[in-house]
Amino acid sequence: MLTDEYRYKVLKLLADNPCLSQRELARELGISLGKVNYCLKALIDIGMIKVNNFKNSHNKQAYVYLLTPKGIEDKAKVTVRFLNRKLEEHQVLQQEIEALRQEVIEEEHTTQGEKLLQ
Amino acid sequence: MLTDEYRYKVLKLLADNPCLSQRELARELGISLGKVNYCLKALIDIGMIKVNNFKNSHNKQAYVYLLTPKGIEDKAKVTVRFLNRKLEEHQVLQQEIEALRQEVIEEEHTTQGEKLLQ
DNA sequence: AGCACTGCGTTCATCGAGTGAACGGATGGT
DNA sequence: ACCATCCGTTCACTCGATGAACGCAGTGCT
Repeated sequence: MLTDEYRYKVLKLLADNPCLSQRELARELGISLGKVNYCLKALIDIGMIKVNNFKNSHNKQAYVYLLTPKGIEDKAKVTVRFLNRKLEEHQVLQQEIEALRQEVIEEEHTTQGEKLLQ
Repeated sequence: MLTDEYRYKVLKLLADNPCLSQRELARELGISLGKVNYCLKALIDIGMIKVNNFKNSHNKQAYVYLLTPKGIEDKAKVTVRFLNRKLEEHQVLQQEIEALRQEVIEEEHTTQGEKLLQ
């Protein structure tokens, strides 16, 4: 399951640096190698990135994960989508925080009331 | 594993209404019955709540999950702890949002640049 | 009394996302 | 030739979460 979160994050990292290995991506993203491998395959399947496995100047094997034009386009879309989701989260979080603040205040009053009774 | 999140949420719900059944708690919390059962057991084990299984006025069985004094105290502490964690999350989220906004702007410029070249 | 039904807590087989050790292949160094 | 290293790939395993199924207790109807 390729979530918007990793769809966005992987595309961003690869847009900035297509030479990242799967292990580097995993470290960067804080997820396992297996999951990175899965996400990359998914992104390749839907045509967002293309793997160029060429030999570099020193005839050394080099994997490069390049964003396709579709991938570049999708990155922009998914970024906006991801931002919007974060904004929603933000709103929810603010409400939660407000409720928690209220509750802490109420608890303080309760405790004070109990202290007065003792 | 009893996380602070559910430690807080269950204590809050039960403080407000000790008569909630496990199924009602599950619905309220948006989690499964099994998980609620596990959380309650954990809270009972560490002495935060006590289950009163008495017969009510009509001799009908009734489960009541009451907060112990320790539970009331813990609820206050865990609420503050939970609030602090939410505040941290909030800060992280704001930074993420700012970064995403920046990125959307950059992408717009890039796209415009490409459009100009076409 | 008998029976069906409801609601309770409890259990546990099942699921699936996530993990990372292990593998084969390619390359570089000695 | 040999070993070390880094690559992507695989897959057995873990573990939190799930909810169907169970036994039990009380209710209501016949």
